[in-house]
Amino acid sequence: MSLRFDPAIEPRWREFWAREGIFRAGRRPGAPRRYILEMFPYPSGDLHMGHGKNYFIGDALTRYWVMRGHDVLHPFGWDAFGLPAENAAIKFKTHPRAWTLRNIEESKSSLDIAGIMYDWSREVTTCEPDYYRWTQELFLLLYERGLAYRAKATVNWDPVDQTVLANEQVDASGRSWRSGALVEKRELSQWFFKITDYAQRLLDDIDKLDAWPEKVRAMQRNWIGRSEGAEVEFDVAGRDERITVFTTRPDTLFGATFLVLAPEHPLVAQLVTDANRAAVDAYVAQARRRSEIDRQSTEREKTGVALGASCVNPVNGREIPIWIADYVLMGYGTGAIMAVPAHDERDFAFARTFGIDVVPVIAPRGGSIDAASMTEAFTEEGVMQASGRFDGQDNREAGRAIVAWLAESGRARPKVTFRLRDWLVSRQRYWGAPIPMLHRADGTIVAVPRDQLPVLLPAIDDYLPKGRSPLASSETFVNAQDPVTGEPVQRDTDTMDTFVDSSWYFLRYADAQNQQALWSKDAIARWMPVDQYIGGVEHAILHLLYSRFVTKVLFDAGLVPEDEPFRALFTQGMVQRRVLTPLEVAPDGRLIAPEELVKAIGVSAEPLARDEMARALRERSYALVDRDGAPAAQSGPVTMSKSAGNGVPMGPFVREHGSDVARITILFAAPPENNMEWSDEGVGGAERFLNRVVALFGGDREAVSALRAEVGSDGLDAILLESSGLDDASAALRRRLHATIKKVTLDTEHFGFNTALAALMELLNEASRQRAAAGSATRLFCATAWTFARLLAPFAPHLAEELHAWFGGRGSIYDAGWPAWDEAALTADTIEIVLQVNGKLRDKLVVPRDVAEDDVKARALASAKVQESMGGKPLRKVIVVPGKLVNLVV
RNA sequence: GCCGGAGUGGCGAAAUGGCAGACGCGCCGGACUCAAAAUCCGGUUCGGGCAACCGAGUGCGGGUUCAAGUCCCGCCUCCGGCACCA
Repeated sequence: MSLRFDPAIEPRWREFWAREGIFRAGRRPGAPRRYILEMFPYPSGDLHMGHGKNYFIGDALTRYWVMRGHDVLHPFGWDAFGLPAENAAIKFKTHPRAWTLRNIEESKSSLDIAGIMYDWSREVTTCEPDYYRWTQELFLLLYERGLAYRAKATVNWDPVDQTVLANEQVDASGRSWRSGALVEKRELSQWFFKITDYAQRLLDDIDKLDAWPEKVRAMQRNWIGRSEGAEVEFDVAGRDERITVFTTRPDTLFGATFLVLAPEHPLVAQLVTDANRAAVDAYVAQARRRSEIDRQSTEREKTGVALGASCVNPVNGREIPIWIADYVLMGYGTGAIMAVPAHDERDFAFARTFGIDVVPVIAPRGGSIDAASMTEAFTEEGVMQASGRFDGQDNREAGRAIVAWLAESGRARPKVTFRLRDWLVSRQRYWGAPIPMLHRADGTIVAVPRDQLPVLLPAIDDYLPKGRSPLASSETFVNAQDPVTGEPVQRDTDTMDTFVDSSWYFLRYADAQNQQALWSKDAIARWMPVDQYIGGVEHAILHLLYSRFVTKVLFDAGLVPEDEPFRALFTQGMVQRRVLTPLEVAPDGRLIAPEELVKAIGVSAEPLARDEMARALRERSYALVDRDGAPAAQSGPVTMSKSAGNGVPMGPFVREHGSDVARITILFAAPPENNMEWSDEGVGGAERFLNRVVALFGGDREAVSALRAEVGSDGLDAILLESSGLDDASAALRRRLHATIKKVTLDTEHFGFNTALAALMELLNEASRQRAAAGSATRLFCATAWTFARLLAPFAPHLAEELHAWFGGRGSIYDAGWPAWDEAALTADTIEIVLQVNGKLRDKLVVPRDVAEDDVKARALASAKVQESMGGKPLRKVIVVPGKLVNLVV
């Protein structure tokens, strides 16, 4: 039996790397630095291959750059605050901290078993005081810069459990996940970060992020949602009030036939007439209940109520009614709009429902428009009409002119509005960083002085929020002293959103042990920005936007050297796996679907004949398969997760097959940005590949080792440059070897792991052919073995290190340097020229590399097949691509 | 509706405007074996032919070019984001 890849070699190398500190940052102080980072996870316990993909990618890059001689920072940490810990604490009656730390230990040991190497001396854990002390520092810094403020905000309130709920705990029909009660809206004072101050910069700088996926850049632009327009003021008829509206279409002002306020607009109560009050109050109450619940539905009928009041259109003095309607949102613009039914679909629908005038003021170029015959709003560009002195103008120009004209009397101004809202950071939750603020009896607020940080989370018994944060139940926590006056004050009892914790952790890695400051200037200058950030696309908006915001704030404060945190971003695809559900076999041979399957996909619970069952499953995108001789239902590929129950756990797999097999399986199957399906066949392929590597190169390890002892590793590299006296198989191998070095190098730098591995497989095939032809391990073969081991090192690190040792290498392969290719060695002495007639392949020609162009042309014309397909037609043109092809046009 | 991305064998996928389908999976055939597994060798886009070979072929319809999976125009489908955002 030939040599095979043995997973038992792996633990030794993990221990070796850790002991030698091969992957510790700062190991090569003079070398170029490189910061490679995977998004830190919520510690969920044991890891499966779905988690593993992210880390295998980061580990491959880290190993590659270490081999290239860089000083690489590759740290890890834990996003350890958050709801699951509280829920688990309630369920299992443990402390959230104990539960979290246990999970961290489990996750860490999974990473360790997989041989993924981090600089653990820089580990951060967001729930530990030595980390959240600095999260609180960050809060103070934002507060001092006027970027943290308190305001009323609407929260989800569960009237049965008497608790505040996070948005994700409210289902689509507006019910609490726990009690099932209809969630109410409550106004609470909350802390906000003023991210909107940075909206324009966050938008502009997306242009700088040219190494980010276009998809993510687009999502961020979308989310920020800049829109240019104007604010216009309308006088309320017969009152000393004004309503300010935001519009992107000031050109349509003459066509405004009513105004709409959001139901929550502060002027509603003042402006409503007695006659309309009952209807308006009812509508407002209904809107409050409905808001958020089914606001999604664009298709919904327009609803609304007139206030009875009216206002004056500033451009033409026309008196128009004021309505309220829930299609106008208080949170955007000014919470009030001017409605121009002729040129806005929503206003059109509203006007038609309530019989309000439609006044068209823009006509299509070279056409006309008529209110009576309109069936939909005209939203295109066109020519102004019914707009006084602006008639006949281009509507875009007129829009600018109208704003300028109204601006003279202070009734309008250009205005940019963003969809982005300020970041609500307070949570009425236990398991988070306490907000370091104090409330005085007079209602004013004072910050906790820095020398009193951290504000520690108190130990409490009951984590369930009771309408206020659980922290409010701890008197020793709540009662504090005013740092200025010494008077009693009350601590803020809210904790921070976990996105605050994760908005700056990548900075802390630069100097994670620093007890005096966030970090030292030298450390942050050495390591920022992150060269390569790797993570799931699910964080494309919030985490990445918050991190960019915080980095910019810290940049403005002079604390970081760059205002963008992540130079390059890579978003990897998911690992998926089919789910198998065994089917029961009835005594009569018919098949019965188990309860879970009946529930999940609605297949019949009744016994079905085999072909009936197959059909029923197929209709639901399932397949009927035999597994270990028993019938089972097989789903399509589903993202690996605990809840789907299809995760392949890291530990057991690595022990049985090896981390290297897991890595090859995942990295070879598909480009890393794509989803990949984890399958037994894929594992088998990876295993076969590594077995062949071991069998071929491991089989000759004495020969390689002996040659190395004779010529040294530099001598082995020098053999790659020897080109004379090679037989055909050796010349082919040498050429392939140089081509492979080049391809693996370039592909690895651009996440082309699948093609890099394909190239290694081709090299293995070529080496195998050469070994068979030569009948012994030639010098070239031995040099190939040594080079192959190094090229394999980013992807199958344990085996690479083992090969290195087998071949007589000392120390680690990661200090052995990355192989170099010789461009001149890429082309053969003879090359194959493709002959085309009218662009169609007709023949091939083998010619010496340096053959003259005319010569090639002559030989091409001499080809019998070419002559035949030319069919005696006259030659019109000849295209010669040197070294590649000849195209004869007839 | 707006924005972004993608459509290539049975499957995952390759391809600086220059031989479409590398590499792998699966499948077929062969070797080894009493047999099987493992391993090794060969074949495998589709249609026709014993074969050499011939024809077609990268979502659809046009175009540019000596030459298009690749560039341009117009569509279709799928995936993702945003969406009553004024």
